[in-house]
Formats: sequence, structure tokens, C-alpha cells
Amino acid sequence: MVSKKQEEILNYIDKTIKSNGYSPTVREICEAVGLKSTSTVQYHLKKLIDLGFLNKSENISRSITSRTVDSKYGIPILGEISAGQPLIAEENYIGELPYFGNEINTELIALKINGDSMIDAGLYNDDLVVIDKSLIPADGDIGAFLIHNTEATVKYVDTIADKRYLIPANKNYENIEIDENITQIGKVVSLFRDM
Amino acid sequence: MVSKKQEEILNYIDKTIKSNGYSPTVREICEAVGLKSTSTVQYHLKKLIDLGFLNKSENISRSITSRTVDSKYGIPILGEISAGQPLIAEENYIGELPYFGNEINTELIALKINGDSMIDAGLYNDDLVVIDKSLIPADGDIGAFLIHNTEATVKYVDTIADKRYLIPANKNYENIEIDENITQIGKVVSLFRDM
DNA sequence: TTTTTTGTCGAACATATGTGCTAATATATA
DNA sequence: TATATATTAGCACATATGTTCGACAAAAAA
Repeated sequence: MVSKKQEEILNYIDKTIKSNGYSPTVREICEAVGLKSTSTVQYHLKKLIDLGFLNKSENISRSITSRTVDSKYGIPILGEISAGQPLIAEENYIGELPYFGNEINTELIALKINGDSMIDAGLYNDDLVVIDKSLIPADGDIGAFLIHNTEATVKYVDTIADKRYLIPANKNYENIEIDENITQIGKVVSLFRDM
Repeated sequence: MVSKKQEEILNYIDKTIKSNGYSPTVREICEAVGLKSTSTVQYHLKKLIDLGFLNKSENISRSITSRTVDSKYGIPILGEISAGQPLIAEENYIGELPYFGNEINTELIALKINGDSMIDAGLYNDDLVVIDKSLIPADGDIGAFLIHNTEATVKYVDTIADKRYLIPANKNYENIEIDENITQIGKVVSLFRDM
């Protein structure tokens, strides 16, 4: 879906916005990722925008904004995960949560808790959890996972008798063994609740 | 130190960065604050930069960054409440939480939950609750209160037999009748948890 | 193999945008 | 009142920057 070059461009844009506070120009991207024509960059930019990774205003310089970044502009909140789509696709995006940690991290997304399977861990229905995709949930941690590539869930992780399980914090739910149907999204690092 | 026009410019820049994700051009500022010459804007910009309110890279479009844009909308986080001090005294201030609403509200403060008296309501030790001082907690709401003007506490509020009580969400704690020793701070509107 | 898709380049164009200079007018200060 | 300081305007210039079009090669699909 996203080619190597496009990922490279995405990373450069994110990095630039983070360190400078404003986005790079087409020509700067050109130079940075080793392309010789600005129109090649335009070509990739258009794709990245169509995929929902970037936003841009027409004819306005340095107007690229990135959803995979960032601190001041918020953590993307994802709703229903659509199968096949990249996690941060336009379709899934339902809002934004301000970043409130200390370090800058481009790997943060937020998911809305659905149901009460984690209620004994203090995660309530409609709570928003922030997930760091760069962290792997260890035993005892709460992690976010994708089941069958479509449904997102948040559970404890633990190892029981050499097998790893998703463990709900509610006696009415069963443990789920982690197999090839389950993809790891990241570790839950914080929680936001609106009352 | 900062003239009216400069404050206006500062506000416009902050607003633009916040809503668009990138800073305005000199000409956009010009238009927005009702000036007719770009050089006048340059003049004010230079001052604001010298005063440390803004940052800017030379010859680079839309490269203005603002230092006030972050802190301006932050919610003060209060630690131990000191007796006698006003609630938002310097002494109590232990940090800042980014603002996440749409309108600007100066009536928001954040408190750190201490203990487990509200654990059955999903408020855990060390959670941060955001309190809107302009809202009065109604029966059934969770509110923040000051006991003996020194100790802050977060509890349910309810009326039992014509008397109002602070009600913990934990069977190991007792209800507290609201009397003259208890001052109301405001209503708890949201929650943050760092894991 | 032929066709389609994808990625790349170069050049030209239009305009968006920062900057510098000069002058005029207000406002404050001596 | 005379002098300095702060604010504003107008204009012109250089260049930073987004966009478009045509061409071409490599990779993938048919």
C-alpha cells in the first residue's frame, strides 16, 4: 500500500514538523529523500494524502500536516478499524486527542474502549486509551490488539503454561489465546475519560 | 511592553497554528489584524521575536512558531493544597495538562487522585482529574472538595434524607456529611491516567 | 510479449511570500 | 516646542514554492 519511498517521505515530514515546528517544502522533501524532480514528490504526496496519512492545503506553502505525528497537534483517535485499510486511514479517524506526555513520540494513537471487559482494571466503556505502537506489551501490561485484522481490542497480556493470552479484567469474559489471527498494535500508555 | 497590536498579532498567530497546523504568512497577518503594509507586520514580528514570544526562520515561509501556543491553553495541575493559599497558588502548581476542549475555559484545574476511595468509580490512585470550577456537582456527579480548607478530595455527591454527603466509591470508606468545613471546588469533568 | 501501472525526471510557469527602503504620522519625552 | 520613539504605509525586488505537462524507464499484470 505504502511504498518504501512514501514511507521515507512520511518519516521525513514527521521529523521535520517535530523538530522545526513547520512542514518542509516539496523541494526540501525532494532533496531529503534523494529524488531529483519535485513532481515525483508531488506524485507521492498525492498518494499519501489519498491514503489519509497527510493533509495539505492547495497552493499554500509548508501546509502539509501529518496525522502520524505528533505532539501539539494531537493523537489520532481511531474508531472502527476497517479491514485492509492501514490503521491510520481516513476511514478510521474520528478525532484527535492532545498529546500530554513529556517526550515526543510519533507512534501514538488513541482507541475508544468498547464494552466492559476491562472494567476491573479501571478501563470503562467509552474511555479513550492511548497506545504507543513502538512499545511491546510485556506480561502484566495492557496492550491493544487487532483480531482478524478488523476488530481492535484492549486486554491484559500474560503467559500461562508457555502460552500467551489476552486476559480481560472482568470475570464474565474468557481469556483469548494469542495466535496468528491476533496482531499486536502496541502498549496502552494512558487513559482519557470524558464525564 | 507588548502593545495592543502585538497582542492581537500574537493571538492571531496562535489561533492559526492551532486550527490549521501551520503558521500564517506576513500578508495573512496583515489582513487579519487590519494593517495595510506587510512591513508593519514585520516590524511587530521583530519585536515579538525579540521579546521571546515567537520564533522564526529567515527567508522561510510560514516558519513562525509560538511559545505561547502550548502553555496558553494548558490546565494547571495542583498538588498538595496549602492552607490559606489560593487554590491556584504557585506553591500548589506541579505541572500542566494540555487543554482538549474547543472553547477556552479558565475555570479548569487538575488534581491528582490520592488513595483508593473512588476506585469503584474507576478513579485510581495517581489519576489526574480535571475539574471545572464553574460547574456545581449535582446529585450523582463526582465533585472536588476542599476539607478544612487544606485537603482536597474527590467524591460522589448525593442527598440522603435531606442531607448532602460526599460519598466514596469504596465500601471501606465512610460517607462524609457536607458542612461548613467543606468547600466546593467544582465538578469533575474528565480523567487522565498515565500507565 | 503486450499492456498497464508505478516511479522517475526536467523544465517552465505562476504566484506565494519574505525582505528592504523610504516616507509619513502619531505618541511620548525632554 | 523641539526631539526622540513608536507605528503605519507603499512599493519594489528577489526568491521560495506549489503546480502542470510531457517523456521515459522499470516493474507488474494480462
